[in-house]
Amino acid sequence: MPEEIAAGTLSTKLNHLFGVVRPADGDEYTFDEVAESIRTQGGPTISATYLWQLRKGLRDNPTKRHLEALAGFFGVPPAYFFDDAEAERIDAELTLLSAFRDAPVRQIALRARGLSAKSLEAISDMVDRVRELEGLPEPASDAER
Amino acid sequence: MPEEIAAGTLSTKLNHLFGVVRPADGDEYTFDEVAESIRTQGGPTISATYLWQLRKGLRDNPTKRHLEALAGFFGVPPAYFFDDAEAERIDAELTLLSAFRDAPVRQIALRARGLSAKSLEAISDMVDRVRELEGLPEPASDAER
DNA sequence: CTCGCCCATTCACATCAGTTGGTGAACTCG
DNA sequence: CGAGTTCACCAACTGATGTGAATGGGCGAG
Repeated sequence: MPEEIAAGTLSTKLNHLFGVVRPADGDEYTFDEVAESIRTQGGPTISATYLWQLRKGLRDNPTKRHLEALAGFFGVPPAYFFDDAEAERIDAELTLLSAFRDAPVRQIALRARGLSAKSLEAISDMVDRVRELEGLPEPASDAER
Repeated sequence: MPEEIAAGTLSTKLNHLFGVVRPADGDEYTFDEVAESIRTQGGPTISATYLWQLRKGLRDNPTKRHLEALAGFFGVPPAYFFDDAEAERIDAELTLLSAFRDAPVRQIALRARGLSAKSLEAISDMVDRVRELEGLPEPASDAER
């Protein structure tokens, strides 16, 4: 009866998605980028302004087609926006998933599976070293929340 | 075996639901009955006419709240109204990736994110080489489906 | 500092989701 | 037979959803 309000608003979920699934180079997607990407990938038109409104919570209640488009872009099933339990389950894996949105990164991960602990450690060190060389910041730890 | 029914359009799915979930005495629910029931159970207002339009396919693309209400009434998850194939594909991807959850592979993937294409390629090659050294088979390409 | 660019935010407006109010066909019960 | 109900169906309208065009702050380059 007393609806659990704070937990599962649409804007909260969208906000989380923006924070977690990012382009290959660090920063969050821009509203324009998302709108553009959805449009070019055969989705319906969606304006950057509207995305902003949804994220800010000024508008909830989008249509089926827009929900489909958003889910498609962020790589989550549409159920993510409805079912809180489902959303939580997916959230647990999202930080990992986001890394895999990048094709090259995904390939590395898939192929690293099954290697010995020692080899993995060596590779991990190498990645860190390269990261340092390229002047990248500390990666977003998955310990947010 | 998962029942293969009610694929495709929203109207098809709704139609199926009307046919399957019925009141105690045989006949299908009336549009008024459904509208009334949804309203009394705390749902949003929804007109009988609109239900008819949706079922007939004159209107697809309802809003989030109306989808929730319909799903609630017929006792199905809201995901029921969305495209099945796509949802299943994404779900499969998510569960596949969850296999990596506790592996050090995760750390590598997370930290490899954002590296230059050249560096990623170098790392990928290295992983392949190590893989070879440890006598592991070619991994399944992720380009299946 | 100033120009130019990118981006979030704002606001006035158009479009389409959803409603209100109606028509007639079919089906009772006097 | 009518008079009264109930239902699918239709059409004109209302307002929330969704858009486009301006505003203004931040930031790098010249």
